[in-house]
Amino acid sequence: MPELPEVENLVLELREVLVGEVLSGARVRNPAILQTSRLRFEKEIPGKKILQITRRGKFIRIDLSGEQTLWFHLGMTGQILLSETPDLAKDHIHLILSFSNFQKFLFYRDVRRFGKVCLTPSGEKGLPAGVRRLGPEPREWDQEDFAKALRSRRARIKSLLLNQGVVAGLGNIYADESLHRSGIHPSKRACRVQRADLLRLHGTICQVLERATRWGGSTVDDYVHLDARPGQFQMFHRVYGRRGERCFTCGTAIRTIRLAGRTSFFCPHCQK
DNA sequence: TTAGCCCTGAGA
DNA sequence: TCTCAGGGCTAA
Repeated sequence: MPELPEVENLVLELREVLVGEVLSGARVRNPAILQTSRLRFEKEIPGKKILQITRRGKFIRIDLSGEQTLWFHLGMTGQILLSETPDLAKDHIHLILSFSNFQKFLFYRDVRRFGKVCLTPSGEKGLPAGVRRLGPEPREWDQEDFAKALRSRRARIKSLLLNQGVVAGLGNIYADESLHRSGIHPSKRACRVQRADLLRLHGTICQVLERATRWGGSTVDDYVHLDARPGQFQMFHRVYGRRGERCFTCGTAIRTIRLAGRTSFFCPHCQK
């Protein structure tokens, strides 16, 4: 499931090849993934130049000429792929973009269809609701402010980390990995976590996201790079997906609990 | 604050 | 055939 590091990798790769290219067409195969009318989408896209490609939280933002912005949110199983052939045989392809001079097609593929694509006017006013609600990125949070904000909340720490309105970009994998590396139990209420631990947690989150980004993200299920290569950071997971296996730090079996509708992996000995 | 919904494929 | 995986949203 793409979180900040996976989305960041895609953005860097897309930016390298697509900035400056002109879109020639959009073919919507499944309008359900669009938050914009299909008619408007297919009419507006052709002729637009790609000016910049960035990221906000887990949203991919593609600024186009004509004051339009194209947004992708990959949900759980969304993939953006570039290929030279209009590979329509592949399942679950919902959108295909073509370019005037660039010889490849951009495919949006999404097995479970939790992802969304929309076209909005550029600028503050056009921001999709999901983007407007986002809290700061982990690196944008001042460490002290982060600790202070979390300590004022009664909710369980893991739920807060998953809440995009509090911190943007974390999902289940990196929330669990960060909590384990900080020695904090996922179901602990944020207001009960020591200030020093929250300060450390902030540093750990930044470090985990940075390392995961450098290793090309985590491929657990569906995430792949633009050219379909998998990420590598799953090799460094200490808890996520390791139920019943030994904690690398203390040897205790990794356990799971369910929080905020998500499975949380943790070490009952290292995380208090 | 939590349960349920959307959705499909893998595995029991 | 049933259960589980989960990001983001809504309703209770």
